[in-house]
Amino acid sequence: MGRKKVKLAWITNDATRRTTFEKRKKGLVKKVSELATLCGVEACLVVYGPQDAAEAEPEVWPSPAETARVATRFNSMPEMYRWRKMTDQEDFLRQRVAKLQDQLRRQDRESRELEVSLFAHEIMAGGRILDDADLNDAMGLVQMIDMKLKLILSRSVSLPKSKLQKPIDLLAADADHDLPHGAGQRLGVLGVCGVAVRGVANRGVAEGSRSDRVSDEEWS
Amino acid sequence: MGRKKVKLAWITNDATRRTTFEKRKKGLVKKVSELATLCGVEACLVVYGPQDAAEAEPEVWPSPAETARVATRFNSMPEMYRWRKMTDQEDFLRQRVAKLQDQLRRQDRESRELEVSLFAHEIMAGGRILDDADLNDAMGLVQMIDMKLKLILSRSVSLPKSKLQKPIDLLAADADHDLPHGAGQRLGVLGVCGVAVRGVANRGVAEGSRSDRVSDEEWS
DNA sequence: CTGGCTATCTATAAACC
DNA sequence: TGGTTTATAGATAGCCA
Repeated sequence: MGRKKVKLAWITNDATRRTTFEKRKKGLVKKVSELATLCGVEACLVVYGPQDAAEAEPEVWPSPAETARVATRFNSMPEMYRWRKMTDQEDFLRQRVAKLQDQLRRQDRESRELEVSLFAHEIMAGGRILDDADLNDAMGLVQMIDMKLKLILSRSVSLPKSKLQKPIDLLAADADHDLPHGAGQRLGVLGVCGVAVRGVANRGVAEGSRSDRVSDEEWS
Repeated sequence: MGRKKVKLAWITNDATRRTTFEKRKKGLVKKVSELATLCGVEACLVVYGPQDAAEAEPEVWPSPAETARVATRFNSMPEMYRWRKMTDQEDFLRQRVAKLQDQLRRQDRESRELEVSLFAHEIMAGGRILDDADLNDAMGLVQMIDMKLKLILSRSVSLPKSKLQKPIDLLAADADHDLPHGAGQRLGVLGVCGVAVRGVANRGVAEGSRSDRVSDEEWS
């Protein structure tokens, strides 16, 4: 309803999106209130702000008090009817919760995989500098890597037997056994992270992530 | 926005009111979904039918629309092209990491919201039993709810001012002030959880799942 | 009462400060 | 960054089948 027709798609331009958001949110609230007034019905609207915005407070209509009143209405539903409905929804909810949590775990893992990859790249990028500096303290590098990897990997909880722990073990082994320093070690490190790098490179080129996702089995 | 300007007041004519209700309700749902799509925000709408109508089922969004929204969003990802252009893989990795972590935050939130909803349902479902059991220990219920909610909500870190924290505060307040027991309290609880409940009610009763439903893998 | 069908009224995308 | 203006896209009131 403006100068130009707008595609129904995520507005990429940051400023435009924010502006549109505020405008439409306002209009939406107005419409909801109008509907409630004109037709004498209960209605409720909740609009969360952008996830990245510090302001996590959702816009709500009507007032929280009235919102509670609407919620109260839920109570006046006929017992049996309510029970049946709720049972269904409970099932659905359980399913959804499980699914989301599973998904959560996966993404958490992927996120950390990528972090490791990124770290590997940083190491590689910084390699030349270290070469120039005659690294007799390559040992320190390994330890640093170990520490950083552990830091990254320890950020989450339940990853019992994640493949991601392998890099740690390998690095720890390297450090403990005090292997030869220098290029050899750096190569080892890169090798460890190599899989992750490859795993990502794929996704990078893949235009829509299909089911060609990298599975756990491809690690190590 | 029609042949005549309409006063913002209860429409007395029965037929007209019902027609207007249906029309505007439809438009409203569309607008909410548009806002969510265009601005990439979470939103929720609940519109109860006229109280006299037998149909106590509220119109809710999202649900069928959510699927479409997710799909649309996935398709309109111009960033993919940006990625392709990126010569430095590190940049790519950084962006992907950031994106995944952001996504992680979102899903964590949604997961917890759903858990709260589920819990609310359980409470409501158990309502009758508690009614029959002469709830002198309603106080205990409230405390239990408070505890469970805190447990659920505390599982994550970054939710500075999420609306989800409100239930906690309210419940805590109830408990602290030792309000009257019984139905009143339960009502309060239900009211508090109302948002979450409503936020889910929709998804639960999704009318026929369409073929455009996206699999979890595609959740972007 | 369910669906179209305009004529109009609103919301709002861009443009401009 | 945040209001104001304007041209248009979109929503819908009143009607009719």
